Amino acid sequence: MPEKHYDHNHIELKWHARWENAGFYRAEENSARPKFYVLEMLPYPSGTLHIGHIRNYAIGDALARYKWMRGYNVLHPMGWDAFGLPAENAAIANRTPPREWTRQNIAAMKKTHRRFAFSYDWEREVSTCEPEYYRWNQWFFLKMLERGLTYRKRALVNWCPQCATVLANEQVVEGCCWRHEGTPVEQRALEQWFLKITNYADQLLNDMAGLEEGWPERVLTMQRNWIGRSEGAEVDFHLAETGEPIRVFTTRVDTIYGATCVILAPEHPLNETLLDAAGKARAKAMVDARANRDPGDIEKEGFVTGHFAVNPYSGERIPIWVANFVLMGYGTGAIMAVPAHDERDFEFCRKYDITVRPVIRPVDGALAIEPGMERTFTDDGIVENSGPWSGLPSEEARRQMAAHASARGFGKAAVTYRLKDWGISRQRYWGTPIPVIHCPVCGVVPVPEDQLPVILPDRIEITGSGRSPLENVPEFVNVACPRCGGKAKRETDTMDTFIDSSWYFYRYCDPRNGTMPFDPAKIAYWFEIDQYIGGVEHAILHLIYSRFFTKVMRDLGLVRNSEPVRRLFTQGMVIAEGAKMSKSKGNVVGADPLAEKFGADTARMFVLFGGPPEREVDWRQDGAEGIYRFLGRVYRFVTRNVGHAAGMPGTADKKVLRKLHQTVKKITGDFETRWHFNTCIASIMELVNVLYAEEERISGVAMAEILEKLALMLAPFAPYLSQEIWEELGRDGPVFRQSWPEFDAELAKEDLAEIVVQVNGKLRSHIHVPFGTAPAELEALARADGKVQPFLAGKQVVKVIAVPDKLVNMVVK
RNA sequence: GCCGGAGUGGCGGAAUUGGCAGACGCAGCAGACUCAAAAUCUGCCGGGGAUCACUCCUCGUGAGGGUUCAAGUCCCUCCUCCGGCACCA
Repeated sequence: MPEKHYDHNHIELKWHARWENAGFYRAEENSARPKFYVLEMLPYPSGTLHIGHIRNYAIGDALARYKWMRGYNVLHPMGWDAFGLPAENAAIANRTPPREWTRQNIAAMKKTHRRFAFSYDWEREVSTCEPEYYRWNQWFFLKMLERGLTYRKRALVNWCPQCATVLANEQVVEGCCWRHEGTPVEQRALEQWFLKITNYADQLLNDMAGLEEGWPERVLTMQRNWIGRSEGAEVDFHLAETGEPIRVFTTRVDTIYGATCVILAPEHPLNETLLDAAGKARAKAMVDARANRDPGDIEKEGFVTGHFAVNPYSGERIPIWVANFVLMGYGTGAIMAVPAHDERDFEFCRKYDITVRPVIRPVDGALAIEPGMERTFTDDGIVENSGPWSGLPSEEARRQMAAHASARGFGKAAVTYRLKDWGISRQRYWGTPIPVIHCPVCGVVPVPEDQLPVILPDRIEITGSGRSPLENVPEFVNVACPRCGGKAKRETDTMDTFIDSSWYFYRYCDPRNGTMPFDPAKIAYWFEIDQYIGGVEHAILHLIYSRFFTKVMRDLGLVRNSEPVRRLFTQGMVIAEGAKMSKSKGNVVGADPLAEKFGADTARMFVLFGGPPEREVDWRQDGAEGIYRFLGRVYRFVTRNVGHAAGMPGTADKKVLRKLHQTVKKITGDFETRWHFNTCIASIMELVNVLYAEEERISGVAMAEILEKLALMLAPFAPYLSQEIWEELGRDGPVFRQSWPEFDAELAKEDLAEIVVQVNGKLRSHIHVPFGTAPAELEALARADGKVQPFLAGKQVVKVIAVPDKLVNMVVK
């Protein structure tokens, strides 16, 4: 048959039209086949997909298609993280209502998704800004309220003047807003809603042991640091004048005889009574100075209060200071300073000439000399000059001293976390309304379940003034109290959008359920997620919140699994022609123009070929052209060989079939283990290079097998071309519903083993021998080899290493 | 400062378990086809050297040391880049 020119638009648009409503990718509810749940992180509907999205989805899609061909019942859904600030900003900028703006964007992006033929079950599509979805955010909120996991408190919060909203601690990066680099975060006091994620701190930490198999170590480390569990003791010092306790947290009670002052955070409540007006002013100045600064840059400063504290162990009176490096937000907001055994305390005390008193000596050394001590000793050692505990090793001392405090009632062993409760209140319009009502008589009253969802009103004025725009909607705000029936007001805060993404993957399993967030039986079938794929930027926030939600849902009896995600894969970024893509640089590589210019198959294959999936990939125009050439090469080969004459000699059959089976073997192995799709595609290229070289010497029978398997192997990477080839071969049905090609391990094997011959570790020759040839024979053949002998002449062979099927190395003198 | 990850041709990368460094692609060079160009096909393509030539020698994976018959791969010291954390008591 004459070869055909590869016209990507012709081929892709043809199949696109045929596939449009075919529903090929529907997951089955009751299937005898094993299930596989593969998920890519859902996008924010910004309006366009770029090459970075394509990479994320191409990885997931390759896996989904492979699993399909392997006979799995695959769940591969997609949805929209549809609440968020950009919709409000767009509303302010061009007066498009957020809902309309969002829906338009979703429509545009979905079109691109379909153009790329990602294998999603669109019947399960979820959009988080629709009441059918967010009512369950409200429902979960109320369930947590019932269980005491939701609470309200007045708190100093991070306020970004650009966003005009509150930020979670996690959204503050080096004192600035995570979305607006260089915009310092301000501190404001507001009544906020919180979720008690700290109740689950230990579970979140301990359950990570079960994730080590399937999650990147890096992500687990980041989560461990984020939770920041720290074991130690809480101990009360006492105000000398009144005996009032000042509680401190320390991980080193064993050093307490070396405490030479107590230091309070500038915000510490005790300052109200301890400090005079001038002192309070200094403390306040410290708080303000600290608010926006990189903590590492701030020099330690402090001042004496003039008051004294009593050490509960030694009875010693030590001065009380206030200093900027003590944080109110961690531990108890007060510390004991032990300069001899803590870097920070040392730096501070040296600056202010506070006594440095060593009380720990190295296990094999002497106690440092008190006045001239030059460095801190922060390791564990032997406790000295510490009353009854002298002579104990640090660890033992800590245990006994904590027990002592507990017995005497002035302290206890304690654990502190860096993790804070999750502040979910946002003073914003475009989010899930928090379902409570403020009644002047009854107080805070939850919206009864049967009144959910609390609908976000559509026609409102968005000004970006800072307060929630919902406050200006009387028909939303003014309600009757569900408890007493009197006049009351609705809560106008909306929820952090991380709530939406904390459980969306459960909703995919039962997306249209109107009476429950989902049917637990369906979750029991589909969960855990077998493979989750997304950017590493979500390593902490999204993935910790999701894990937290899962544990709460488990405790509510909704799910049986304690973790949502069995395996996590974090793919690398895509950069463009060597530079990070950004709107401001105008170098964002959009998906739509790519499809038009090169086709979806080329774009997908390029991002898979550019490097291993966990690493960064550089989008390069000429690189994409290379992939395009390759696809054309495949297509031309197939089309001119479809009716391959039966009379061809077939002298190259053995060689070519061997290469074919080696290729199938290699790709199969990669899908099952390490996902190096770049080398998978390289191996298909190698195969095609061999096919071009041997084209005239391939029999009709061999050619038929080659073309079929080539089509099947390409299916996960280039679905359009693969389907087109399938049709050229005269075959019916979707190619990705065929079985993944088998390989014959015997056929894939070479006839002879190639043995590397080295002399003193340097390559000198190759010999070919049957597999399994014994070492002694290998040595004999190697010694006899013509290329090797010059290197042996006049030398003495002192040692021979012969590894069957691999190499012979002769060591000579 | 602490914890990760990375460093290989002009470029992206390959080498899966310590065993032939540079697969595959891009760029480049040369040839074929063409009136010409594009497209396509073929060959060459780390540095230095030897050879009419088939080829051969030698150096070479950020730097320096080490282990080993053998190191891109393992160990130690250091440099650079990227990511995370960073007064967390």
